[in-house]
Amino acid sequence: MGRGKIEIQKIENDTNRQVTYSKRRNGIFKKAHELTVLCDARVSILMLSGNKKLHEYISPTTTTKRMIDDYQKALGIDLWTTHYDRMQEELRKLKEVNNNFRKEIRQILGHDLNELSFAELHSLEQTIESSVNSVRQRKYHVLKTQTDTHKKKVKALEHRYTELLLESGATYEDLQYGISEDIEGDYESAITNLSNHNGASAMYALRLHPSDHDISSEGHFVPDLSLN
Amino acid sequence: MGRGKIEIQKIENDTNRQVTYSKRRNGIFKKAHELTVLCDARVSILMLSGNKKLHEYISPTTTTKRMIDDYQKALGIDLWTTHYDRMQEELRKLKEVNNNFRKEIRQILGHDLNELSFAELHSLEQTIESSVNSVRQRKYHVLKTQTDTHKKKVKALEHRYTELLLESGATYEDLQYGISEDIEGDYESAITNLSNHNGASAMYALRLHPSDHDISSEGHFVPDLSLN
DNA sequence: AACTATTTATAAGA
DNA sequence: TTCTTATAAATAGTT
Repeated sequence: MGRGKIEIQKIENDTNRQVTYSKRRNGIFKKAHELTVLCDARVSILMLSGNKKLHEYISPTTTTKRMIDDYQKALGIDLWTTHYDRMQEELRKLKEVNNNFRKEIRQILGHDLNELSFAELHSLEQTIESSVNSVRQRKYHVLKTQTDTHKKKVKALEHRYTELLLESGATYEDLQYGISEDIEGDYESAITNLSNHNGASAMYALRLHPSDHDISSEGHFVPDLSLN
Repeated sequence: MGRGKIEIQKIENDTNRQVTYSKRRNGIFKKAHELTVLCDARVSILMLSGNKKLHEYISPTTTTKRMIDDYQKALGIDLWTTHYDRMQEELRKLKEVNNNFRKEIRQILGHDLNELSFAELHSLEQTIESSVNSVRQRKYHVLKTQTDTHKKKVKALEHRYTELLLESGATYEDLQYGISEDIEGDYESAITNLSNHNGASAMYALRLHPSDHDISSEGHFVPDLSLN
């Protein structure tokens, strides 16, 4: 019904589609209104254009809310309730997943082991040993990086200090005194300081093969495992 | 658009009104569908005839519920949902907690350590060392229990066997032969068999202070940590 | 439920 | 956007 016939398929030209949407929307609304008057009917139309603009027609003899209520009554189902039930189920599942995670963490941390078999315990032990190695390696890497940075800073400061002394008239012989040369000592002292945080033995805490006794379980990584 | 023009006012003839309602209703639904396809729009139409019969058109690309939700969102009103938003928020939080658990497990298992400081790494290391001790202790306990049970069963069997032999006329001297007395050997062989599951060194796997090298990270307790 | 004369909607162009 | 107009589509009245 126009200058030419068109196929009922998406109009690709944006402008054209927009114009057609506007024209036909008005046509439908007009016909909806005619139906309302001619046949004493109630009509509710909601339209969302491609660019998310909403348009509405509602028969003057009713309201959108009443139409929606009638719709739900006619179908005998409460739309919101079914949605509610679905969300309730999703909540239940998520809580279950979370509790499984909690249990898993507790077992990885060495709690609640009673229901595990010997083979499972053995496997778990190896998993944890592997992970403590990863952490240890990373720790050494961080420490090494920090120490190197520190060394560089100290050397730079010494260099600057020497320059200043020379500038102010001191001789090289004067410089043989008063400059610490035990830079390597930084590494040991850093280890001692950092590993002594929680009162564990500073002497053994960072050995490559630490002893297994007397290790505190306190730390930032013990999660809250209480159930709710 | 018919044999004659009609005024847009209520059709008084019941049959006629009914027929016109039916024809025009189909016309509107057809045009609504054409609009859906042509313009990539979403349309929801609810109709209530004079005699309270409900008819509906909904674009295949959406649902009536979604259209109603969109309608409410567009108008900035909330017809009947207060729980909805609260549940949505609860879902969001649970998902967040869930992902935090995943991350925590990954770190406990020695992955994704880059963002941790030295002190955090040290604390984590001690936590994990503590847990590996718990697992190891439990493992020994299980093994010991199994072995004791086994011993008791063997001894009971021997006792019953001896009784049978004596009942059948054998002397005590006859019994000095043919009964294994190396029950203690069970313990060692059990250790060797059980700890050899995944190809790790059977000689070192169960020492009280195992070496830190060459430990497989495979096992039943590596969780699925993919995000979804 | 068909048919069809006529009205109405609208595609394309301005 | 809005108007114009040739043409397609819808439909009122009839069978």
